[in-house]
Amino acid sequence: MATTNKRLARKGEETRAAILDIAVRQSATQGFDALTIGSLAALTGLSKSGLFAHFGSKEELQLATLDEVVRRFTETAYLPSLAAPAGAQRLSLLFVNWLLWTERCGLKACPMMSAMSEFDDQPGPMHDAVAQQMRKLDREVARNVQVAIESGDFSGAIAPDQFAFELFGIVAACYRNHSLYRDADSGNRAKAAFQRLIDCARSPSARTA
Amino acid sequence: MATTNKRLARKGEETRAAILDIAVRQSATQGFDALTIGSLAALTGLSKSGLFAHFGSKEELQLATLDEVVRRFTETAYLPSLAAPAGAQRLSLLFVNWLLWTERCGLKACPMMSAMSEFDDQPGPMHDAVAQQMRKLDREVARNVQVAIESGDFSGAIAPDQFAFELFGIVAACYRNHSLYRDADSGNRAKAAFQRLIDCARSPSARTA
DNA sequence: GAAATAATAGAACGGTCGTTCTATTATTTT
DNA sequence: AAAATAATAGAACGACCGTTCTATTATTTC
Repeated sequence: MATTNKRLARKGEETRAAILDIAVRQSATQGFDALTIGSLAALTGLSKSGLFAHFGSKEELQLATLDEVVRRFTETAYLPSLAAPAGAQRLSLLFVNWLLWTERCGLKACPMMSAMSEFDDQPGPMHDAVAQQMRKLDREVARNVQVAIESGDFSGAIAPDQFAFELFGIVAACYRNHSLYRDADSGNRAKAAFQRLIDCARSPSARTA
Repeated sequence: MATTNKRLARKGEETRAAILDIAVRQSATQGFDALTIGSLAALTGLSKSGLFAHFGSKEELQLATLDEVVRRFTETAYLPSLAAPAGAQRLSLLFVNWLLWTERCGLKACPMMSAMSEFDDQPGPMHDAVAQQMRKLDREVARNVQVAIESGDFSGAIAPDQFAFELFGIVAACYRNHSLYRDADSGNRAKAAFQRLIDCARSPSARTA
């Protein structure tokens, strides 16, 4: 039989997708450095060289895994947030999606958080890719803060960049409490912090340095 | 000569200290997994087995390095904060010390942040040790918030645990911007966020979920 | 200074790492 | 179905991993 059920999808692409699915799961809990050719080959049932041929180098494998992570975040968190109108409402939606996306993707931790701490001090393509993606998200946040300010929803007491900075901190703290402390209440803490952030952004009396 | 200049300090302890000094530096930028026997042996000029004998296992080496990291944090950030009276003032001092301690120790990144993301999903002695130390710091923060509330400095609108949660987020965001983005202004962003946190903690109108 | 002990070196171990070959199958195209 | 090509397997490589031995030095104790 020439084709099984999918047209135009060459066999290799399906295999590659299966590899990346496992790689994403692995990266979430073990980090990107644990994406070894051998362990992934064992997990997928492929030979080392068979798996290797799909990427050409470990670095390409890591980059491909990061791409897949970003694709899933975009699909699960970012795109759904566009359902809300730009500004404060979209920020709230993006925030809750950001908190929930790993769970929605069946991941036990956030691969982006792993990637950041693994490559923040490690020059190279992975560092650049991670930084670029996080900056993109920061800009998206800041852009919506700007819209909220212009629409009068926010007072401008908190600058867009400052808001993005603090929002990341809230999410980071949430993932830490969840993973390191196994704190089931971390989501509520994050929501409380976000509420305070929103309140300060609305009120003209809030201070910013 | 029986003793060189230090009494009671056996030679091995000096060597061990020298190893740990390099290990701490290494862990800050490369992470705890990069504390390999071979690389540390090369960096210290010791043989692999010579270095290995000081710890007995890689895990013990990692635990010893973490201990040394905590010792330096305590010495550089925590103890100096005790100069301020317990409560809001001590919190402010602890915060700035927390931001600056790695620089003061000549480190290019925060080993505790590395340790957290490396072991948060990895059961074992390292996970437990990291979690225990971070909890200790969280409790210290919460305790001072409690004092500030009791003294009337804070309104209680932000619960002690919530305050600790958010403070960690601010510091985490600061280290991210510093390392990942090479943002020289990350310290100021963190200070602005902290100021907002303090303001909300003082004001009785601040909300908490 | 001699004896006891601590500190270090060196070689070797089985294992895994990323990577490169050469075959050998599957799949796709013609 | 034949030919062309893509996908995978298998073996081997040098390098490094953590760890365990056995020696051989330094250091400390007496």
